Amino acid sequence: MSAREAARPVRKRGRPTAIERVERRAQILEAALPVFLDHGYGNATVDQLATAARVTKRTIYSYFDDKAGVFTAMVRTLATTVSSDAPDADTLESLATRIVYRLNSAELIGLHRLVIGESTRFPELARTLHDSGDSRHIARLADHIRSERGQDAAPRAQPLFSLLLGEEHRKRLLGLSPPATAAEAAAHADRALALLGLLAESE
Amino acid sequence: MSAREAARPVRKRGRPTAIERVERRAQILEAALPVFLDHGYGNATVDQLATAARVTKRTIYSYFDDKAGVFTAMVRTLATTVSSDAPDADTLESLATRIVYRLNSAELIGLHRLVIGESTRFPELARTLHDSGDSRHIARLADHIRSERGQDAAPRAQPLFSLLLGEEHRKRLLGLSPPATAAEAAAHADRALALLGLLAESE
DNA sequence: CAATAATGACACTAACAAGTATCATTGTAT
DNA sequence: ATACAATGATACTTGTTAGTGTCATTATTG
Repeated sequence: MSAREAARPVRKRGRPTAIERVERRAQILEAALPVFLDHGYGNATVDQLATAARVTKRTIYSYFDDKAGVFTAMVRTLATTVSSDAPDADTLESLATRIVYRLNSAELIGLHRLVIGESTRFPELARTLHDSGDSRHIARLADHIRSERGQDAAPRAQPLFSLLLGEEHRKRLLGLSPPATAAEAAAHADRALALLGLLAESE
Repeated sequence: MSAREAARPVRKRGRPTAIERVERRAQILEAALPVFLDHGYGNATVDQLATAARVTKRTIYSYFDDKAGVFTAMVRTLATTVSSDAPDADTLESLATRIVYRLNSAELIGLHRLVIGESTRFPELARTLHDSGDSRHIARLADHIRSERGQDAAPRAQPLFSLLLGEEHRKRLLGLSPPATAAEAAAHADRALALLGLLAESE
C-alpha cells in the first residue's frame, strides 16, 4: 500500500545496453530489501518486488530463476558490499566506533533480521553473512589491538566485538530502539574499550 | 513431509472436560513451534499446524482466531514459561552458567529467530520477549553481583550479559553452531566473568 | 437422561500468488 | 539495414491456503 509498491515501471522499452542491464539488476536487488523487510520472505510476493523495482514481473524472471533467487542474490550482494566498503580506520577507537555505527544501521539490522529468520531455509546465506561480517570485523579489531596495544591484548578482540554489539544491538534486532547516532556509537565504543582496558590513556 | 506433519488426529471425539481443553490448547501451541521453525511464520500453513498437533483444522479455529493468533499465543506462552521457570541459582557463577546454557538451547534460539524475523509485523511480541528474557536476566545478574561482589560492580551486569551471549550466541542464531553443552556453558561463563574481574578468587 | 459443547471428517469457497504465454514495441548489436 | 534481445502490458494457468459450513458422533454437564 506504500508509495513504493504503487509505483509503476518507468523505464522505456527496448533492448538495454550491457551497462543498463547491470544497472537494472542492481536496481531490482536494491528495491527488494525493503519489500522483504516489510513482509518477510515468505509473505513477500514477486509482484511486490516487481512494482517496487518499477519493473514488470516478466523482467524479474529474466534476471532470476525464482523468488528464492532474488533473495539469495540480494543478501549476497549486500554482504559483499558491506565487507568491501570497510574504509581503513586510523585508530582502534575510530574503528570500533565505525563498527558500532554500521551494525546498528537500518540496512544491516534489516539484513540480519531476514537472514536470521530464514537461516533454517537458507543456511548458506547465514554462513555468507557471518563470514563477510562478524569474522571480518573481529579480525580487523584484532589487527588494530595487536599493533596499538600489544600482542597480549589480541585475544580480547572477540569479547570486544560482543561488547560493541551489546544489549543495544539486541534491542535493535527486535525493533525496540532506533539506530544509533554517530555520537552514541562513539560513546558506546569507548565504554566497551574501557571495560576491557583497551582505551588509550589520553590526556 | 516429516513424520510430524504426517500424523493424524489421535484423540477421541466428544466434548472434552475443562482440564482436557486446557491441555489441548497447550498441545496445539507446543506442536506449533517446530512447524513455525521449519517453515517460517509466513510459509507455515494452518493445516500443518493442525496435523502436527494431531488435531483438525476446525479445532484450531475453535481455540484461536487465526494463524496470527496461534503464533502470538505460542510466543507469549513460551516467553512467560521461560521467565517463570528460572530456578534461583546459589552463586553468580552458577547463575551465569544457567543463563548461557538456556539461551543457547534449541528452543530459545528458535523462538528468538522467529520473533526477530517477524519483529516488524509483531512488534509487541518482540517487546514481550525482551521484557521476560533479557531484562529479567540482567536484573538477576545485577542482584547477584551486588550481593556477592559489592555495589560498585553492579553496573557491569549488562556488559556481562552481552559477554555471556557473545559471538557464540550470534552463531547460534544464524544456525552456524550446535547448542552448548553444560560444560561449554560453564567454561564460557567463567571466561566472561574473568574478563570483567567478577570471578571469585577461589583456591 | 436430556441438552448441548466440542470434536473429527471432509467438502467447499474465495482469494491470492508463482510462474508462463503472447504480442507489440523499441533499440542494440552486427 | 536487419535480426533479435529485452522489455512493458496483460491475461492466463495452476496450485495453494485461510477460513467456513455441515453433519454425525461423543461425552460432559446440569
